[in-house]
Amino acid sequence: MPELPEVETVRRVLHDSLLNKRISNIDILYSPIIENDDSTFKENIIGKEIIDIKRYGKYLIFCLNKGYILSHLRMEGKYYYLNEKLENLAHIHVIYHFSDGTYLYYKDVRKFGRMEYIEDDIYHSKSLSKMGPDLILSDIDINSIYQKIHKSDKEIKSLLLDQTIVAGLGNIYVDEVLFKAKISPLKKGKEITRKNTSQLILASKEILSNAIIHKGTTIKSYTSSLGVEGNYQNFLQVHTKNICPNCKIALNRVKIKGRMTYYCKECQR
DNA sequence: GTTGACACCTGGACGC
DNA sequence: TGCGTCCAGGTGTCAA
Repeated sequence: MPELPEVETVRRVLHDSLLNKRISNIDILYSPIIENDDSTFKENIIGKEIIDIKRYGKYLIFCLNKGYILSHLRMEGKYYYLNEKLENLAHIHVIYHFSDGTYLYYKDVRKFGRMEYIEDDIYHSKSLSKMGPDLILSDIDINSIYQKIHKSDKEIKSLLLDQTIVAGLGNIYVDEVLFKAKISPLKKGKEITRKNTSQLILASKEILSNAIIHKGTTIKSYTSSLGVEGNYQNFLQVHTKNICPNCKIALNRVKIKGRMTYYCKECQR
C-alpha cells in the first residue's frame, strides 16, 4: 500500500514524464473514484496543462495552469504513462489523453483511490486542511505533536496512523518507526513523553528518507509507475518478520485499530 | 471533542 | 476441482 516514500517515488516518475503535457481528453470508467461529478471534473481539466506535480503526505497534487487534481492512491492505486493505447483495461478506471498522443492510465484493483479537481487554495481544501505536518516537507513542531499525542488515551500506533497528527505514515512504516524508537505500539498516547515524541519524529524522518532513496517498499501490490519497483522491503526490520533482528526472540503480532502490527516485546517498551 | 464500528472493494489464501 | 469464507488496509462517515 503506498505510503509517503512510495507516493514520492510515483511523484518523481510522473514529474519526469508529464511536465508541460496538455490534457486533451479524459475517460472516466468508474465514477466513484472521482469526488466531483464527472462533467465538472472533465470540464475543468480538459485543455489544461500540467505545470508541476507535488506531494503532501500520501496525496499527489497535479498542478495545472489553472486548478489542481488531488489524487490519493489509497491501497492499490497505480499510474501508468504510456505512448500507446492499452488493450487490456481491466481495473483501469481513469484515462488521461494528452495532446501529444500519450496516455496516463489510473489502475486500482480495489477501487479505493480517489481523485478530485480543486479550483484554488489546495492546502485549505477539505482533504488537505486537516492534515498534520508532512514528515519530510514540513518543519516539525515537536511540542505541538506532543500535545496532540499526550492528550489521547489511544495506542501510539493508532495515533501515528492518524494523518491529522503527522502526514505520511502507514501501517508498514509505523511498525518500523516504533521499532527504531524502541517504543511499544501498545503504549498509550498519554504515556508518551516529549523525549519519546522527539525520538519518534527523528526515526520517522530517517526511515522515510531512507525508503525514498530505495524507491519505497514493494509488498504484493505496489509498483510506482512504468514498472519501477522499490526495494526497501529488504531493509524492513519487523514488519512481516518473525524474529527480532536485535535480540533474536520471536516478534509479537497483534491487531491495533484493525491493522496487523509487528513488534518486539523486549526491545520496545 | 473523542472514540470505535463500519463501509468501501477485490484477489488471494485457506478450509471443506 | 469448486465453492464459500475470511483477510488485507487508508480514509470518511456516523453513532455513542
